[in-house]
Amino acid sequence: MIDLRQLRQFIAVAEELHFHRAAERLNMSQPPLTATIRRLEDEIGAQLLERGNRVVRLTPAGRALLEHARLTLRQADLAITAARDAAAGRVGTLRLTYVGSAMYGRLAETVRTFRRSFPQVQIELKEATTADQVTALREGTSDLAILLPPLPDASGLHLREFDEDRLAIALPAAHALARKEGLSLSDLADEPFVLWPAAEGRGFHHQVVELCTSAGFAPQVVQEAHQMHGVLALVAVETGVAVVPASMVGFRSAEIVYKPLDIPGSRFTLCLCHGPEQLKPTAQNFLDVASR
Amino acid sequence: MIDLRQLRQFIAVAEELHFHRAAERLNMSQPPLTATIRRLEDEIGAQLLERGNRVVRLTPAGRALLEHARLTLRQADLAITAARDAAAGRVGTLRLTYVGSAMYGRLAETVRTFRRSFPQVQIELKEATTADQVTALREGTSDLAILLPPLPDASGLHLREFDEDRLAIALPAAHALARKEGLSLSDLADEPFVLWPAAEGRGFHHQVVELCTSAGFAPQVVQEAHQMHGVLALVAVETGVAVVPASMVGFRSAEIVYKPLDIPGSRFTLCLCHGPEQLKPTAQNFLDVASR
DNA sequence: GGCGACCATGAGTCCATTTCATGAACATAG
DNA sequence: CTATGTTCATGAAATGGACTCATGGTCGCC
Repeated sequence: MIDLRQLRQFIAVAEELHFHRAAERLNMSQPPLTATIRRLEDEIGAQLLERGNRVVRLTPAGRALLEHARLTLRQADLAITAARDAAAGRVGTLRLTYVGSAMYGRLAETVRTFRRSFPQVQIELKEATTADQVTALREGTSDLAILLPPLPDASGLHLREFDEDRLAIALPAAHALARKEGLSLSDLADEPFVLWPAAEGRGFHHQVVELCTSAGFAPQVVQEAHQMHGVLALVAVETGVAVVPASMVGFRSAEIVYKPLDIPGSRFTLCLCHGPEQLKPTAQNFLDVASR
Repeated sequence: MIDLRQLRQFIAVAEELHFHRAAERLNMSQPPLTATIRRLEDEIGAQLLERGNRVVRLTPAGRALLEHARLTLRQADLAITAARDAAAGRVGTLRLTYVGSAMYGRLAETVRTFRRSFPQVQIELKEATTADQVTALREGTSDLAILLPPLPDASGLHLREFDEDRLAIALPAAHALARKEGLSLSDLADEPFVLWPAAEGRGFHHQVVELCTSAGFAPQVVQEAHQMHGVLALVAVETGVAVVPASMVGFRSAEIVYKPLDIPGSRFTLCLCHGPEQLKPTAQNFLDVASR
């Protein structure tokens, strides 16, 4: 069966057209070269070189083989390079999910840096709730997640802090309270609230409800929406007020006014999370970038 | 250094994801497979397979290598196929030159048959004089020639008969003699002749002049032209008469009338000729086709 | 005709690969 | 919780291919 060593040796002879020089180039002696070429010719079933007494010339078959042998060696080189690149996480894919507000915080810059450092890695970004992200990690359909603890069941998952944020009140720009200084949560006692469904975004939901309770009222939820942008879209059209991550400040700023909540319990931490499997190299590189 | 055997074995393991089955498929036992993969991993410097106790899985590096390893093997197969095809003359080039009239005789059908039998061979056809063809054969810029003996110096060249032809008189259609039955060469004693230069087309030139001499006159050459089509173009525009190969009958038949010369010495033989070198496979195939 | 330049050949050594036998780890079943 | 079976890893010995060294054979060239 044919073999790269044979091809390498043949290429040397075909390029030098001289067995001895070819052998020198290959750091070997001439006799085995003769043998290799002979066996190669036997395997192919055709003469590759015409050995005149003083000249060696390529036959048409030899010329054809030379061309394709070079391609084969290059392909083999590509193969090991590809494997090394994949192992080092320089090429490949990275599936990253995140809660809606994350991309307005540190994540944006992290992704940008990662892309610059690893331009050949295909990043698949997907916004998802914390619960869905955990499922995806467990099913292996996602590599990394930016989510909001607490998790219903963190067994087997690896968590590390990634970003800090706090809550803020989001009001329609036309709202009477939008101009008020020193707005506090209790001012919203009688306001219609837009909120995530309790099933989704458990972290946010609980945190908001708890803060309201501490402020002495239960929020009147008039509408639920399914993602960060959905909630804020409803605020923008004056369906009600909402409590959202402060990093959203600036989003739809013509229609929405944000009031940071500087009270205990308004802070929260976003975590970078990955599943029980061995991290794939691209994901490991993302972690490294995120650690800087 | 990397090697196709390693790649073949890796592919088997990567496809079966099972060392023992892969070994069976390769007609070998399992231990050396383990060793090969380990050495491959060492050479690449990365893990290719995750060996769980009961499952073997590909790492990203393994997946990348698998893909490229398949391409490499395919490329190697292509290489030996290409060499075999070239050796058998199924692919390659064939440079064939011929005297102007040849393509109106047996050569046309021979080329057609050859093309059907060897569609992947690139044929370079070129009309040339016998003298130029001999030069081209000697310089190695042509593989085969269809020419008209005698050759000035045939040493080292191989000749074989290829086609028979005879001479014919070519007259402008409007010429007075064009309608005459039983036209003989001596009727042209006073006609202006179009002829090849003596240096070119030596065979034709000599043969024509000799026939005229036998018929008792020396042709009045009013114009010389450099190729078969040039001579006949001059006849067509009534510059004079010419003696040309009978196979040209039908060429510009609206303007030219042909009268076959059924006299001794009007016959001649076209030969297939090749140089002193070993015939390239494509040329050998052409010879075979021509021998049928 | 001798010389020199090459490729081909042959004997012996060395190293890689293979087979065979066995070990070790882990999952599953009873 | 132990017994068993499956699967990959390891080790020793045999096999075979590739290499080195030395030499032969052929042809052009001085």
